[in-house]
Amino acid sequence: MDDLTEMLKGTLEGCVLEIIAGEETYGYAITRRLNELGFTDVVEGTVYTILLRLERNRLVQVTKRPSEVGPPRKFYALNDAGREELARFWAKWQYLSSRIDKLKEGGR
Amino acid sequence: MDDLTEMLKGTLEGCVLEIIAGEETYGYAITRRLNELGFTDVVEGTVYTILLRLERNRLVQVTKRPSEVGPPRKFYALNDAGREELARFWAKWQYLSSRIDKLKEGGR
DNA sequence: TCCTGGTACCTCGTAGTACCGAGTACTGCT
DNA sequence: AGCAGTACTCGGTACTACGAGGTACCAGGA
Repeated sequence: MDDLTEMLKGTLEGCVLEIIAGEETYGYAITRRLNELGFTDVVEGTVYTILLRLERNRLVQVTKRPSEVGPPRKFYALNDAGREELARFWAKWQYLSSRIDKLKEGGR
Repeated sequence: MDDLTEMLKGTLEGCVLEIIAGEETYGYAITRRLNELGFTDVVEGTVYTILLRLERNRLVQVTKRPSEVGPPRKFYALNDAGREELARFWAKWQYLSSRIDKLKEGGR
């Protein structure tokens, strides 16, 4: 697939929120999950900047835990504000995608 | 609706291309059309920057025509490169929206 | 005549986001 | 000891949408 980077702006953060909502997890694993889901070109650096932003905006709760296969992991879980933000994200996504699909259909 | 600006990045240009593909039209009218279609907060300045970019990237053919109700209008029409770019846009949109919808459904 | 409002275009600066590259550090295996 | 895989951080860059302001053309009313 062509370069999606511009189109990902504004949606990638929501995707990360959704992944965290599904289970408490950490940056490296989130990157892998995104790649699995078809966001093949998303790299670690990008995910970490999003995670730091989520933390700064107090949408997640962070827990550091040791790992048996490498350095300690920072596990992320949504808090109430994070769940609200996720709901807002899906509302926006639904709104946008419905408008775009309408435009595609000939938009009358 | 909440602020969509970040989510619009990468998609707005495609929307403008689609509108131009539908009929030869000009900036001011395109802005109105977008507003009608639900992109209520898109302002003229944004559309003009997109149109200048399309022109710079040689995706459109531009024709200036006088108007009876104001200053002359710059009409935009897609050329072959523009139609190709539009097709690429829809392919990317389809790809992205299918991945996101999959993620929303629980993403297995 | 002047002024307002609608039409139509352009430009500059700003903020936000994804990405790249490089660096640090821990573990287990050879 | 060296290496590969895991895991996080940071600084800089490119691109995009937007806000604010400006220019200009036309019609109608005070």
